[in-house]
This record gives sequence, C-alpha cells and structure tokens, in this order.
Amino acid sequence: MLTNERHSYILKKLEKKQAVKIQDLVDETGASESTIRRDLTELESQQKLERVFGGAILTRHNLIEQSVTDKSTQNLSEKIQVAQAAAELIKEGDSVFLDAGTTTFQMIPFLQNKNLVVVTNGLTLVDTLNEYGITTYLTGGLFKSKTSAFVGSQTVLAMKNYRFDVCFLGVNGLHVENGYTTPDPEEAAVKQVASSLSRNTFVLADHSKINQISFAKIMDLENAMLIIDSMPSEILDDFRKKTSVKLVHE
Amino acid sequence: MLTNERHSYILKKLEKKQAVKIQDLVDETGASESTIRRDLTELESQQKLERVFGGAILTRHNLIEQSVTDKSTQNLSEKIQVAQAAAELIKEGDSVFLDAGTTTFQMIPFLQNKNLVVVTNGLTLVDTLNEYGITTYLTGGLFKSKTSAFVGSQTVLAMKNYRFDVCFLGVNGLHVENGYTTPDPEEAAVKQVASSLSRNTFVLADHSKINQISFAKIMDLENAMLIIDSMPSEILDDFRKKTSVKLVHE
DNA sequence: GTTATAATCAATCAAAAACGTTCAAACTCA
DNA sequence: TGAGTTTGAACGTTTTTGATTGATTATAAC
Repeated sequence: MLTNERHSYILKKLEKKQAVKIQDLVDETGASESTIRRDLTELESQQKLERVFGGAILTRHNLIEQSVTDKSTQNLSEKIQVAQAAAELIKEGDSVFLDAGTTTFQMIPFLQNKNLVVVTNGLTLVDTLNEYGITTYLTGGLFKSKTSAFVGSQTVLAMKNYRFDVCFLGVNGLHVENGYTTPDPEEAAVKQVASSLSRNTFVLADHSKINQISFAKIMDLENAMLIIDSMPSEILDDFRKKTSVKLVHE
Repeated sequence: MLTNERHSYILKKLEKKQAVKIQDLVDETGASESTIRRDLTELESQQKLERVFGGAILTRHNLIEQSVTDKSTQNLSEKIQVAQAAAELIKEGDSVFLDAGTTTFQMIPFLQNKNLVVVTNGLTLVDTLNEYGITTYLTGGLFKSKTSAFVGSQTVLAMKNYRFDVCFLGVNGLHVENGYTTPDPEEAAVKQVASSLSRNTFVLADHSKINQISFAKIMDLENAMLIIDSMPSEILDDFRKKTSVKLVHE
C-alpha cells in the first residue's frame, strides 16, 4: 500500500467511524505500528485529524464541516425530539425492531439501561447500539450500500425468527389516502415484515414528509401509530380519523 | 509495448484504480523500471497524473481515494501473502464464505472482478467488500463487539440457507494432534457450520500459530486444507500425513 | 488512595525499497 | 550507414519502513 493510499484509507475510515484505533489500522493495512504512527503524526500536522491515546479522532473543524454538509443532520433537532418521544414508548425488557435510518439512529442514546434486545437491519446502527451496551442482533441478508441496510429474502427470513414488542420505522412520505411510502421497494418489504412481527408499530417522521408520496407503499395509516414533530391542525384531524398520532410538541 | 501504448495503459489503470504502483506496472507491461519511471515523469509533466513515492495517483479530485492493494509480491506482510494465496483458490462465480478476522479481511482486494457472492459473519468486512463492488451477504445474528463478529443460533440458522463452494477460516492455534482451535466457542461453532456447508474448507494461518492450542476446538486437521506462510520441514511432514498444506513460499 | 500490569508512546537505527542519473546497447527511420 | 531516439542495467543517494528501546499513560487489583 502506498503512503497516500494509507492516508486516504485512514481519513476515509475516520470520516465514517469518527474514530480509529492504531491496532485496527495495523491489521487492516498490513503496515507496521511505526508506519501507522508516522501516518497519524503526518495527518495531524495537516490538521486532518487529532491524535488521541490509542488512535485518532476527527478534528472539530472537520466535525462541524461534516455536520453542515451531511444530509443526515438536516432537521436534526426535530429528528432527535421525535426519536426521544419514540424511545419513551419502549418499556423495560422489550424486544425492539429498529429500522435502518437516521431517525431511528437518533433513538439509540435514549435506549440505555432499559434491558432491551434490539434487532435492526441497519449496518450503521450496530456500532452505536453496541457502544451503548445494548444487546444487538442484526438481521443479515444482502447488503445495500446506498442506504447501508440489509434487504431481500434472507433478511426477511431471518426476521421471521423474531417477535417484537415494538417496532420503529422511518418513512419518506405520509399521505392521508396513500399511507406510508419509501423510495425503495425492498426496504418497504422489510418494514412490512417488521410490522407484521410486532405487537405495536410506530412510524417516525418529521413535518417535511407530510402529504409527500414516495415510490413504494409500506402500509396504510391504520396499521401504525405516527410520531411526528408537528402537524397543521386541519390535516391532523384527517390523520386522527385513521390512526393515532403523537405530536412531540404537546 | 510501445510508448504510447504504455502511456494509455497507465492512464486507463489509474482511471480505474485511482492509484498505481511502479512495480505493478513493471510486471504488467514487461517494461523495465526505468522505462516506467520515464513514462510517469512524462505524464506528470502533462498534468495527467501526480507522482508519489512508489507510484502515481490521479490529480483531479482531492476526494478520498479508494484503497488499492495489489499483487506486488514484495514487501507484503505474511498475512497478506497468505490471503493472496487463498484468494487464488477461488474460481470465477464461486459462492464464498469469509470468516470474521483480519486475515480473511486481507483477501478482499484479491476478490475483485471474479463475479463472486460472498457471505460473511464479520461486520468489518462488509464495508470493504462493498467498496470493491462484491455482492455481499451478512449472516446476521448476535453482535459480539470484541471481535466485531456475529455469532449464536441466529447466525447459524441464517447460514443454513446458504451453500458455499469454498469457505475460508482464520484460527488461533493449529496442532498435529489437537487440530484447529480458537479462543471463542461461539465463533468456533460458526466456523464449524460454515465448513459443513462448504464443498471445500481452507484454514488461513501464519507460522506463529503452529503447535499452539487455543481454547475451543474447531475441527481436526483432516477436515480442511491449510494455507500458511511457512513451516519447519519436520513439522510439515507430520501435517502432510493428515491434510493438504499449501505453503506460500514455494 | 496505592501498586502492579498492560498498552501505548516517541525516538532511534539499520534494512529495504524507491529514487534519479548515467551510459552503453538496441532500435528507428531516413 | 548514421543521427536520433528509446531502452535496460548499474550506481550511489534518498525515502520509507519495521523492529527495538525505554519512557509514559491507562487499566486493574488491592
């Protein structure tokens, strides 16, 4: 591996994980500890990262820049509020399905010390769930890089070995007539199955999704409880004829 | 190969891989090191690429480049050499099981363009497999943070929906009498199942594992072919009475 | 708290790899 | 043939690398 390649590898991993360990880099690149140390020293002098004992972390500068450009942080405060409200619906000892997605990701910090078992099809959730000490099962299946989610028949098959007390789904569109929708049919299928295996289904959304229609239908409004940050009152009445709606600001 | 031919070959490869090594170009074009150096110097003066120590990279985007590990036979750690030797046993279109671990991780760069389907229980492998454009299935199951592997009954259950042409396992100990061993019984179970579902089983190890005995037994030597960097000849004879051994340095 | 143990660190050094330069041989094209 | 170009090998130099050392820091045990 060329020096540049290692540097790129390190930065790329750092961007994805927020933190890297020297020993991991040694194993992954095949370079020696000394070389990785030199790499980190060099990259730190370029302000690309900040060294810490045992590895390196993103510079604050990079952190801010990333959070501005990253779509996952758009509407972040709303998402976190919705996530917190959703997490409060979980009881001690529940078995929980967490859909792959940024909103469900935000729920994780609120799940601590609840003695939960969490199942997810989202790759990005695994590390964080684990950091919070939560027993975590991944569905497995075919990996879809675009959304970092596992989908397909194997995923569905694996899920059928579980039963959930509660399941939390993200959606891209919610519409009085057309119900819940999402761009990817395969992910829609996973969401459907999760819901069918769960005693209670909750859909997480923010107000930007109201009366949007995305491509693939997940289910009708009747089949899940909606958790959303806010909603105009005239529309809210229509929704409440069909399903239970929990507003965060109440 | 003519000068122009070499130049376009270099640029084409660079386009595809984002980085090229001089030694690789020497091997691939049959030209001498001096000639390749002259080519790179020339192309750099035309702003077509940027030279770095050991090779060249694309000039354009400052984007984080994909890591490229290639088969230059010099200066590779033992793990990578073992990994490469292992990867060469895979045929076009094979279905492959890759055990969680650092040695199997090193196989990934050598799996490109083989039209494979890869199944793994290693979380860390998923991202990299995906970067190399390889169709990837994860077994799923209970996540074990210490080794970033999925283990347990769900993992085993999910695996039983697959059949493999070849499976590659890492081990911590190999011993003439005691066979293959590893510290974690649950991972040992996963390795056993993978092997039972595969037409051919290969164990990857380096010489530091010889005649070590770790805790959990995986299988006897008879049940897998061993791929290892080197082995003292008197021991080698003992091993060869029981199983096929592929030495990297031969 | 204190101590013992393990992990990580920076600094150093010798070996390996990659470098540019030079020069003679081989090739090209008139 | 002969001038101009391209090539590969040889050389000493520079850069990169991995192993080792003892100091420093974290972790565990007490």
